[in-house]
Amino acid sequence: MHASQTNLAEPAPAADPTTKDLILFAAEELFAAEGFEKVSLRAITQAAEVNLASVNYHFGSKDALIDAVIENIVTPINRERLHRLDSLESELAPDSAIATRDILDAFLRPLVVAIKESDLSEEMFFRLMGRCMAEPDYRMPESLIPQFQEVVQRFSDAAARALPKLPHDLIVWRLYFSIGTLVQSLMHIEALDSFSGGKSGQPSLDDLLTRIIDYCIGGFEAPVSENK
Amino acid sequence: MHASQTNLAEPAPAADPTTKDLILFAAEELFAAEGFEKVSLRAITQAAEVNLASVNYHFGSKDALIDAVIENIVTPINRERLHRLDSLESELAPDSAIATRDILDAFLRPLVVAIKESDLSEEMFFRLMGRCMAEPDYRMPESLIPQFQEVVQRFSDAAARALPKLPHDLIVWRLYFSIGTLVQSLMHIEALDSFSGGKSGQPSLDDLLTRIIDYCIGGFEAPVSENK
DNA sequence: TATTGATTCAAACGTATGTTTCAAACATAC
DNA sequence: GTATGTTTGAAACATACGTTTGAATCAATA
Repeated sequence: MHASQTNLAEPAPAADPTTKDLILFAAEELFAAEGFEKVSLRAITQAAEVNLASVNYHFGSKDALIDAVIENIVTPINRERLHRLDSLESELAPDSAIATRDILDAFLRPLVVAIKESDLSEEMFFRLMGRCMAEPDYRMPESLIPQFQEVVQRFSDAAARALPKLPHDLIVWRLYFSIGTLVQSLMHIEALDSFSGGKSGQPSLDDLLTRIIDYCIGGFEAPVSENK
Repeated sequence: MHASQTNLAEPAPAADPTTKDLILFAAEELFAAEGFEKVSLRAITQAAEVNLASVNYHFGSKDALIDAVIENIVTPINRERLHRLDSLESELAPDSAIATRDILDAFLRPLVVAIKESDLSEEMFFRLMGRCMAEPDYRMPESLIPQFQEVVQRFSDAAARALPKLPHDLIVWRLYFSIGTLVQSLMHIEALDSFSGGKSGQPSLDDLLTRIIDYCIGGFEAPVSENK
């Protein structure tokens, strides 16, 4: 039996980190910096100061390690998303709808929350998140598929109530467009604040998020042009 | 001396395609389907029915081949973008500004135009385009940097005139957000029209583009929320 | 202490990759 | 027709990778 499951909400018992955790942490960091395919198991085990064979021993394969890392990142975010949507819906007067801004905020802001709980730097975390959704050969880990379906379902339903004039399939499209805007920003975050640089330092994370949310709200509520 | 330069607007002289062209075409196709890193030179040369060594002979290295493919795709698109912007500006009454929709259309639609001139299928072409801008380890070929700087400069200037209330750096950000929306859609185009499926077949390319442009216009023109 | 099962370790395996080599084939001009 | 520069061809090179192996080590139990 392995000493530690891939425990998502580990209470961090002051104990020494297990080999498995050392691998997970080193892998997170390297994947964020260089991408899943580019980082070799040798690089990971060297950074983690563990033996090369221990990855296959504890995870089974490199692919399974990648899945584990992605699950560790994405699962708490999706949980937080649903939690926030729950709150919004429970505070709601009957027959009224949540504001588009609140929906998008509940969808996007959990990323920022996740950062505080991560050991990665902001930039690394964002890069990793972006990779999780943008890697060209990315296949979603099995366990995340139903999770994501639920999230998309719940949020598109909420958006449909907020924007009753939009056909439902357009709602889903625009939700994906919003994800795209976010992901692409995360992937190229250094490019973004390099040119926005010149003026004092980089904008804070919340500033970036605010800008993205502003943009996505506009996109979501945009009128639909006729298709000739 | 090589028999054919990497000629962008080749008049297609009925002559046999050179080895170099065979490589370029096979590489385009495979890169689009599987990504730059994943495709081996052996796969390319086998598909092109040329010798393995000819890639290094004609291009120097795999990286240089990747650059050549990207340049072949992106350069005509950027040229078309600037051409369309030129037209819009020349038809303009003095002291008036181009509509946001026209600016975004001039920026995004050249992709569709490029498809018609490409030998790739629509889907493959879009995938390749997406990869050109979304590959995690993507470094832009040297020759494209000034090209892109000009495009961003010209379009953000035009947008600044259309939206004089927006601070200039926000304009550039939103231009990048629009690119992100587009790129991400291109990369996951099959996912998009799979769920939109159920209803009759896939939406046409122009439909997709129209939806993206609608969304981006909304994003571009969205009000700016106060940063507390 | 002796035994068992889990874990670590160094080393090797098998395979795939980008690149290089150098001789053969080709085309072109003298 | 011979000489010259270019292009092709089959094979090998060097390296890197994910994975496997089997012995050594550790931890806990009886």
